[in-house]
Amino acid sequence: MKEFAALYLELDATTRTLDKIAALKRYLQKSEPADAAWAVFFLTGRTLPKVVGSGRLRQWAAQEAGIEPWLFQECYDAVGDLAETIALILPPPTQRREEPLRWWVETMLEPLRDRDEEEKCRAVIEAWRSLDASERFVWNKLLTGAFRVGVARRLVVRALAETLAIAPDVMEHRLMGPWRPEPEFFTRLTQTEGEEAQTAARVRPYPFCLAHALETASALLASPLGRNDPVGLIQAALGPVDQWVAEWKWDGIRGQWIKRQGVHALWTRGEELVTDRYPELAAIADRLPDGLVLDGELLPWRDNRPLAFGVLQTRIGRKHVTKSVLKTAPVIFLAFDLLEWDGEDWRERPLEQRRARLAEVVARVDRAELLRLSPQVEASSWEELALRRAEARQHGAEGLMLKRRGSPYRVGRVKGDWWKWKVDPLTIDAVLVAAQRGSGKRASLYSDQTFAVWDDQGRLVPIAKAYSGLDDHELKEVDAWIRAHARESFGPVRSVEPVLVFELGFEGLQRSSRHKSGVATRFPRILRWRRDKRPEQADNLATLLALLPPEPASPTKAGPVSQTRARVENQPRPALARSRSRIAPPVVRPLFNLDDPEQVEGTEPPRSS
DNA sequence: GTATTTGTCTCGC
DNA sequence: GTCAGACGAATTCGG
DNA sequence: CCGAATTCGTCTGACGCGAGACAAATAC
Repeated sequence: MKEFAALYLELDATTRTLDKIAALKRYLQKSEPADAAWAVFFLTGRTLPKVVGSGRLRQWAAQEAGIEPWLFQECYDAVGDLAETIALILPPPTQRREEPLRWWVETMLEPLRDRDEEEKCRAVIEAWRSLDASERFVWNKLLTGAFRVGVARRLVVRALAETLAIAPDVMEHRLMGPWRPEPEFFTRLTQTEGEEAQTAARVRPYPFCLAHALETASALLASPLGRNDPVGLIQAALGPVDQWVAEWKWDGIRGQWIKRQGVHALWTRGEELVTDRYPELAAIADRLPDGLVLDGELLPWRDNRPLAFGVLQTRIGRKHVTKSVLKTAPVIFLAFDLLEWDGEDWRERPLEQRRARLAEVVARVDRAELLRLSPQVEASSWEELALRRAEARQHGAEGLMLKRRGSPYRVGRVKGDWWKWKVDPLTIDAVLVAAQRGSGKRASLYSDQTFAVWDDQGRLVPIAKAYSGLDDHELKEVDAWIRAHARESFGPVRSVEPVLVFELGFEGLQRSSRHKSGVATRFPRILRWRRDKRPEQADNLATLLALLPPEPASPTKAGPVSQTRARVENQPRPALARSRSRIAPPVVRPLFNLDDPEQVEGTEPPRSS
């Protein structure tokens, strides 16, 4: 435990990736295999079932430290991380105990799951009294079940790969799927032969190939050439269009469907085995040939087209799949790649070869109600493809995927062969009305901001929260402004004078009770600070409501995504949207009367009907 | 003592 | 999913 | 030609939305 805690401190102390890898390698080499295996388990993002809720932990920690709950809460707010707060606040250890990581996990932590509350409390406090501050932090992280700190999976994989002299991509593959940290773990990673290894490999998925965004929007802003000729920009970046295969970018769940040794398995991108969550697919599993791995998208589907993502969401975390859910949210597997055929790894083969074989497989299975081939989007020029992209929402898609002809199926998010070319986001101008402090490195900043638009009563109604999109400098500026113009406090939330205007971008809109406006945005973010606009010039709720997807027969779930843009912009955007120096600071005006509709009439009339 | 609401967590995008 | 920032490696620039 | 400056790719951490599961708190 001491060594593992020291490793954590080392990882936390630097942002340099090479230093992190060096520290990881040192740890892996000097530790007992059983401890190192657990370290890999946690550092690659795996978790044990949670044994104690954070509420209980807070309570026990405050008790043990001898402080009032409110004071503990204050400390927590300041620190921003529960495990760290507890580690810092407790008195020094009284019964120091040095045991390896494996002992703490296997002897102290895992057995707790079946114990009652009182015993858990005793064990947790005993551990706290036995560990020093940094060890406690690790222990707390293990308790809360989330050790996503300091290093991401990829660096651990690199360190492990270098330690065992295995290619990182191969290592990535071997770490996929189910495994338990045991002393033999490392020998199993190096030796793929043997019955045990074969069993483990039976349902093991391949690492997913992920795409990068084709950043047309920012490229347009950055390049004067691009603003006049976006298609030319793409041509310059990607070359001739005939070297690319285009498909729709579907709005479902990425999945890998495996059939090996008579058994089928469905994995999500988050490495969740979800075979039982989608039992309808089992109906055609026996029609799949053995030694097959498909990559594709799990989609809610009816009448020859996808349903909204919200429909699928009702099935994501669901444990009991009822008949009625199968009816309201029927899914299909839309396949777009073939990773394994006849037990052979096909990832190195060119895309077209994989696709051709995939098409044959899908045709032979011949159950279009459950398995389909994701169609190619044909175009003979980038101009034509750009037009097809604009139709994406009509097809229930988010845009296009571009894949280089002849490319292999790669590991992870590698630039060059796969691009996602999403449709442009919807935009709206909204007023900052409230803010809250962030957490972690943003714990001291009012970085968590709520934005509102005008309703027909002339009131500002919240529509979204967003933080991302401002750079550090702007964030600091806004933070200072918020502190100077705060009004009331509602717990940690402070309302502010409605003065600052920001342009928000988002992917879609749906009815929701989350915000007072009755709508919520998907993937909201700040596009730019509209220092040139006064709050009265922000958009109206009516403008926004006009974007809601047409109400389906039952008003429960979201329909297809809207096809309109939030606002028609007659003029090109300022090229220097993010420049701070050229635009005059906003004129601070006296507060206007929120109840007077005259004063809140926007300069841009709502476009609704 | 049971029913309902509220909060927290974990998935997915 | 979104985004900005930090870092390291690769590439270009300038003397 | 070599060191400095710049660009590019990757990695990290801080966050949005909804739904369901589960536990805790509250209402009846």
